[in-house]
Amino acid sequence: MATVSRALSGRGRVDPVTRQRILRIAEELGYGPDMAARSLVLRRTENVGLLIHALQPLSPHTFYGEILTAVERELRRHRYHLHFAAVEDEALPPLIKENRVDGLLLVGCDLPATLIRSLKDRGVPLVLVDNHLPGIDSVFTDNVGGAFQATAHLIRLGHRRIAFVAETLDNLSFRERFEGYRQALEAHGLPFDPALVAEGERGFEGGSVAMQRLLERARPTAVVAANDPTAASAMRAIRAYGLRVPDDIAVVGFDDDPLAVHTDPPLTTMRVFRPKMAALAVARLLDLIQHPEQPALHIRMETQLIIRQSCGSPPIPS
Amino acid sequence: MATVSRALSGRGRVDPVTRQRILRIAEELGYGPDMAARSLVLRRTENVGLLIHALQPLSPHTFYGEILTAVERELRRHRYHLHFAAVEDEALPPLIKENRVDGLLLVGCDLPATLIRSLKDRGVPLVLVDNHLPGIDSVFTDNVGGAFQATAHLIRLGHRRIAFVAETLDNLSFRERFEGYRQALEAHGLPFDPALVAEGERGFEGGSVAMQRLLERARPTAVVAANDPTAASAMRAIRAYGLRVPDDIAVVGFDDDPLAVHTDPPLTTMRVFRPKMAALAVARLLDLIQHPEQPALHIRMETQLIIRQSCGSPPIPS
DNA sequence: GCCCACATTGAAAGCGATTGCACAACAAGC
DNA sequence: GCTTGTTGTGCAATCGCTTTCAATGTGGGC
Repeated sequence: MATVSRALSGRGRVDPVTRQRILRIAEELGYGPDMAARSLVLRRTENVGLLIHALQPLSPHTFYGEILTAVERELRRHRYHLHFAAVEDEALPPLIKENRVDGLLLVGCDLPATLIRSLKDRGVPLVLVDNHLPGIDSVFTDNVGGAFQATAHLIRLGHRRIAFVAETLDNLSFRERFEGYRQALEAHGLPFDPALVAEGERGFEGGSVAMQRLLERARPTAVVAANDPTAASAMRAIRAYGLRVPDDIAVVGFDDDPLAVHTDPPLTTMRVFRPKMAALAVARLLDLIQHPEQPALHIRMETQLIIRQSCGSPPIPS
Repeated sequence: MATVSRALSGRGRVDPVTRQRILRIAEELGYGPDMAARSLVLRRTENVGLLIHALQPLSPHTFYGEILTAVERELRRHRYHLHFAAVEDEALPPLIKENRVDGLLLVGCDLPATLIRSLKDRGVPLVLVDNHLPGIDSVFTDNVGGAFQATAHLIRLGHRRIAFVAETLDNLSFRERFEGYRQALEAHGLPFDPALVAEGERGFEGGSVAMQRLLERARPTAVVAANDPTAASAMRAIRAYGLRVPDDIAVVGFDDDPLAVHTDPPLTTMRVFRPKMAALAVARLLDLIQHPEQPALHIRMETQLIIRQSCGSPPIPS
């Protein structure tokens, strides 16, 4: 028994012949050391939990879906396993109370801060993904910079009346994108007009609702949307209003969601490198699991402008 | 210690006063019985694994994403936990070798059959989702019936030259949908013309490629697409060819993917009830975990025609 | 006041792995 | 030939829980 353990784990001395025999038999039987017994004595599970908020509307599914698969792939490379769970409230997740995981990836900026704090206080290794908070490791998108770039792109194309549209501003990422939009206006000497900012509602029609309201009170020549579904939805509203994209109104999205290529016209948008973010977050978490006492790292990742057709021709570089 | 266990689990007799005190303290401490120790003695983990194929192209992300979140929600209701893993080959997943889960949900029709068989032979409780195989429990979409309905809808609208477009036919679901398309033609006395069937390639341009090929050799008045991303992509090709949807060519998709509302025009498609499928699969799996020796059940779920605008006006009921 | 029934709690075994330590077998050094 | 060192293997403790069984405490019936 002891020898089997040593043979399989590679620790301690075992006769090479015995070891080969053990390895072969284990292979035949499809045997692997029972994780319950193993983690009981080793005091680690080699599991990582990925938590998202339960009330995610459908739109970010693709966004978090890509994060999820990338996280799983990275964990698998390191022989770790993934627990996926949604949280509904601030209660300590069973995953933690029952020691089912060695650490957590907290994905999205809508998880309750009190929950995050109590996890931190408990000493659970944590990495925030697509979110950030002082004192806790994080990997997130440069929303301000990305929205700045997107807005600057429109300004470069000659637009002066540029609107900002979001399903809601009750969301850290969207607020940061709004901030980037404002900064870009300011940096280019354009006035900020609150009439050009519109919130809609959550859900796939959110962008439409916001865009309709906007069109009824002001007429922008371009729109920065808080994300791609909002942009797609806003484009429908624009068309329903009898205007054309990009001829009458240019639209730029954010995230480079898979749907961005399927809209008409295909969306110009800011690409977020989700698999890379996932890989960085996993690497950081595994490091924290091994060496818990470290100052927090905040990894901000820039985005990339992807020019498609919803803003008209790119400016001719001169 | 023994009393604490009894108090928390509710089995055995404990003085109500003592029990309340234990419950209160456990609550304060955020204590839960250590899962490793627990599953070591109980010989069950209260974990379920969800396996998908690692090489899923991006398009089905939203599809499986919705299944995933619904599965997690159902499991949580039953105090079970979800392991998510991708498989790359036929090797026995570590999840199983190391007894990390009590049962598996195998999602998608591209998991290797040899793997499925060896899991079954090992006695692992299994439920196939969106796939089916003799002898193994399954919950899946009525692809044949759905495609039949979709095609019949087009026929009812007066179409006679109806094409079938898929990224590939190297996929059980898509082949079944193709079969439904053929059956509908036959049932309505329309000839089957192989020139009206086009395969493209995997990936988001797959439908475009297929549609282009099709347009170069035949001119249908309607298209049944194997899924929504394919339909969206085909619509782009149609427009690029200088034709209009639905005026020149009607298009019907399959799955009612979230992107279906964002295309132009919004897609008429067959809705698949993913959360319900997930709930059924979970219920069945938990039942199998408790009572392993049961004859296999095959649950086929019908789809629903969702009429949007990619097929023109619905026929006026007379 | 004694005995029995019953309610409640504690002691201890065991789940399957890891790992420190002891031991056996054998080789080398003197 | 005996000590010492090296190598490979097994014994046994341990991880935190559940559960069986025994022990203790309590109250009622007679």
